[in-house]
Amino acid sequence: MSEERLVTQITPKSEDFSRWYVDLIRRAELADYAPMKGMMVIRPYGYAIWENIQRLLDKRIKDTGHINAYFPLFIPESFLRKEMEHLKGFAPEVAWVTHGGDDELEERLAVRPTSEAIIGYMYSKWIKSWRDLPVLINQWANVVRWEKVTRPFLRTTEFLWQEGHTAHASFEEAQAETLLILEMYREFVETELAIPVIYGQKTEREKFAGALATYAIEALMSDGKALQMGTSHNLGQHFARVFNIRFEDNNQDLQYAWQTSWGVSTRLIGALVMAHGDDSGLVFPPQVAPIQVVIVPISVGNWRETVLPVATEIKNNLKNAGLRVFLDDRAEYTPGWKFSEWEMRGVPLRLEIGPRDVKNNQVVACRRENQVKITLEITGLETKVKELLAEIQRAIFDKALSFQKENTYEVEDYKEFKSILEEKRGFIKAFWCGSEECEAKIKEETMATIRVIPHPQGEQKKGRCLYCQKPASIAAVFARSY
RNA sequence: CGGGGAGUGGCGCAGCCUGGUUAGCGCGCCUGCCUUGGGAGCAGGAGGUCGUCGGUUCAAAUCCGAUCUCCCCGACCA
Repeated sequence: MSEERLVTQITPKSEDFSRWYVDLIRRAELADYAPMKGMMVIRPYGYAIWENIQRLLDKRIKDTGHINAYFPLFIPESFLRKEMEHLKGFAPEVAWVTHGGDDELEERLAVRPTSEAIIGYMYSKWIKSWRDLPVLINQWANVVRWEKVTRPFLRTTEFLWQEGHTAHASFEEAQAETLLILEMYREFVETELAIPVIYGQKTEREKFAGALATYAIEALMSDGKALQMGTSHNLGQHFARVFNIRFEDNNQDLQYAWQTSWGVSTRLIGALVMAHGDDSGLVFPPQVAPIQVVIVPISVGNWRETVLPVATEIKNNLKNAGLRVFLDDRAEYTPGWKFSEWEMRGVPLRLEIGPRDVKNNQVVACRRENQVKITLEITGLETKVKELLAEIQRAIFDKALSFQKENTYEVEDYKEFKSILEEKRGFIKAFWCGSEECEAKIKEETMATIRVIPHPQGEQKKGRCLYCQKPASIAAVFARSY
């Protein structure tokens, strides 16, 4: 097997990570640039991943008692203005609708950057009694944020996401919901996307505008930078006061509702690319791969008569077994070309079948994540393939987990902290005194931010603040991030 | 939003500095032959208002201005 790179249109990952990322997304046809700044088209191969993410996450959302609904794309300006902290957080990146046809609107409409305001308004109409609680609604939607710096999937002007919005009768319930979702995200991302995450609370500085507390899952990309992959906010009674969401409790006291909101977005697709991809291209975990198994018939001699019927039968059997399978029977490409192409596109398992294999009642299986080839009996192939896919899913996760472990450091010394950031990046655990000033200084001097304060904190060790060296009890995880 | 780089057939680029016939090259695409166990070979062919708008000039891909988009590096964010 040759080690040389076959898909040469893609910049090697080691040479220029950013360029590798963009090249790969375009070559693999996950997405393409639209002619408007910061906007992209999610192409069918990329959208198929989103559909898999939606399917797998939607099940978890519903299994935890939530239900889907859809709220309007436009939000009146006055609604956003009701919550100044929230507005300030989003103001620079709100897109405004000022005209309907040729007529200027009486009141500008915001294209939703997130839906707390409009949902808060609706909840105030729906919630009157403790019997109406909890309200557990999710929506799958697009949102718009006029970002200055954009990158496909990671930060685009418009993106797709799900946003959950719940209302509860007590702080404790809202807090439990916030953490339930955090755990749901963790389990989802690790199980289905095969990306190990760290999780915990965001600092005041990094939290969602208008929230009491923000929790997040964060993952390490293979260039050593961190990516926020999902957030879960305890909104307290903040929005309830602003939008007058009140209920009468069973003591006949009027109370403001306690709310949460939480979301993950199409950014997860970018995370898949950056967490697992290599110089040969994408590596998709079987659980979300658009195509789980590609069958490449070896086109020699009268292969249409000898090989193709067997390949077709295998395809049908795998399909009937519930797998996403594609038979690449195109005559105009050579087998070798197809091998490289499907590797580049991240298909977890390739089955090669030629005349020799047909004769021996076997296929050659090649795993994408480690390029190892093995021979499999055609008899009982469905079971074996399913086992292999499960193994591949595990192997991809394990590889990412070892990478994360190898690139997670614990430091006490600021100099060491800086040199790690310069040389290797990664997650760096260190104590922090809790002052915003130290946090800001560290960011200013090293570009690293506190990604999360792990939650729970584990055994209450104490140390000294990374920056000011005063006694500190908060163990934080720092990283440079996207 | 600052600093830097780029936009030329589908993709990657050359040409621009020093304006002047028909704008080249590689890959891809089309037709045919021959091939096919890791991106095959030969022959023929199609495809371009040089990002857009304006200016200078007898003449603009080339010079000047504006504008749009992308990439990289910094300040703000799923």
